[in-house]
Amino acid sequence: MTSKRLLEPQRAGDCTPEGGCTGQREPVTGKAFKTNTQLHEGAIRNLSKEISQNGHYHTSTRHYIHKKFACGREEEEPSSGGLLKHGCPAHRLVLNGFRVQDQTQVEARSPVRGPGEPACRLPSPEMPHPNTSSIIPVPHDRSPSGHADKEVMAATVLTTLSTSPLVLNPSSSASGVDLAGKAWKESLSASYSSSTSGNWSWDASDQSVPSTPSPPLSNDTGKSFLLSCQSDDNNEESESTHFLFEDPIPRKRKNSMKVMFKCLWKNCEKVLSTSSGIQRHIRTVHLGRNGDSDYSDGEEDFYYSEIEVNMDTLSEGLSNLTPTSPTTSGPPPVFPVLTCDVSRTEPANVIHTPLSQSAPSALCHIRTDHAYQGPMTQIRTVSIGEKRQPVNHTTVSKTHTNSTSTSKPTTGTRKPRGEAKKCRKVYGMEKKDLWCTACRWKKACQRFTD
DNA sequence: CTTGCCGGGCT
DNA sequence: AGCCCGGCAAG
Repeated sequence: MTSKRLLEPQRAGDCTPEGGCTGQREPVTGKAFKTNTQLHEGAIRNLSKEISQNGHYHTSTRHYIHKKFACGREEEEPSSGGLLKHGCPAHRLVLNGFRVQDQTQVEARSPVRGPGEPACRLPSPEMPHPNTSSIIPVPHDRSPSGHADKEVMAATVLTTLSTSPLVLNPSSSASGVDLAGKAWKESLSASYSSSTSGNWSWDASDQSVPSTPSPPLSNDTGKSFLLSCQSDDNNEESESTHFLFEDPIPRKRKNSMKVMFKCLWKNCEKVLSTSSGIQRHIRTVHLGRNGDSDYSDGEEDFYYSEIEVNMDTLSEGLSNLTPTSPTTSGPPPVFPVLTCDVSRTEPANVIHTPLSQSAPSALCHIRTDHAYQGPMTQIRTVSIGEKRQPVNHTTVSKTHTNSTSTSKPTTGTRKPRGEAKKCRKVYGMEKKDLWCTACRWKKACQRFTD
């Protein structure tokens, strides 16, 4: 069953589209034509002025759209009734005229207006064949090229309907009508994806990352699309849609990881895809060497790092290179750039003062290893310094103050403990009363001085 | 740990 | 100035 139908639709020129099917029939059934006229009119109304001249296109477009729905239904119906096969669209109309109409309406609404709808609907139920006939013209025109036209038209319509995000499509479609399969394929795929998913970001990313994924996609898309059209299965369509969306993304991600080489030179965030490239860059730009010369002492190695880049991110990030590190991602960028960079680059160019040398270098290293510990290290350094000094300070400062006036000697000369026993010893704690005031006050005993 | 006492704070 | 105490250093 399905096979037959499928074949037929193809004949009609992708009868998939309702119109297409109807059109096909027409050839079979001359009647339909006239009767269909009414329907056509309605359709035309919906479509608008252009229809009169390009009626075919419009109809085709509509049909195309209808196809989706019709196709799905058709299949079902055919299963129920073999007769329907031949005139899939027409039959449908007759049998399910209302349904078809409804669908058409739904689809039609975007393209056209209400007025046409009623006319179309009424006729369709009553004159199912006519509808088909209306479509007929399209098939005629099509012939071999007709398919393409239809497709193109469909694409155009879709594009238009979907919105106009892809202005390109319209243009392409317009030109595409004339153009061969390629054009329509492209436009189709583009419009399709855009219309269906409306996932622009995705498309953009694809384009940005022209790598393998996108091409296959377009092809796949086209194929799947065609298949869906031919089969006229809603299911298939949905499936195809899935492929379109699901597949692409995964693929990208799969292939998205790439090794890049990032220049670590201060303020230079150059990222190249090859080590040789980055080395040359460093040699030439930063080391001021002759770029051509292969001579390399390996110094460049210190100025670039190998990074794994998620192409998705990269694509986004590349445009904004500044932030640097979507590529490098999180932590690395910050610490390496700030600390490492300085530490690495400085050594070569900057001479530290004796003091700075010891500490700073250490700091740098530490920082490099533990980005967020930077402050810690500082603290440490400070603390170390403080430790020593403070100790002296307290004593010194005090001493100083005192010393100035009285006594370095004091500090240094703490009165050696007198050998003589003192009040405390003599009287003991119990007889504290007997102690000399000095002793009571914890001062140098005045009673038993040495 | 004990003792002696300096340095300091509080009243 | 007197009183008191924390704390250090010598023993």
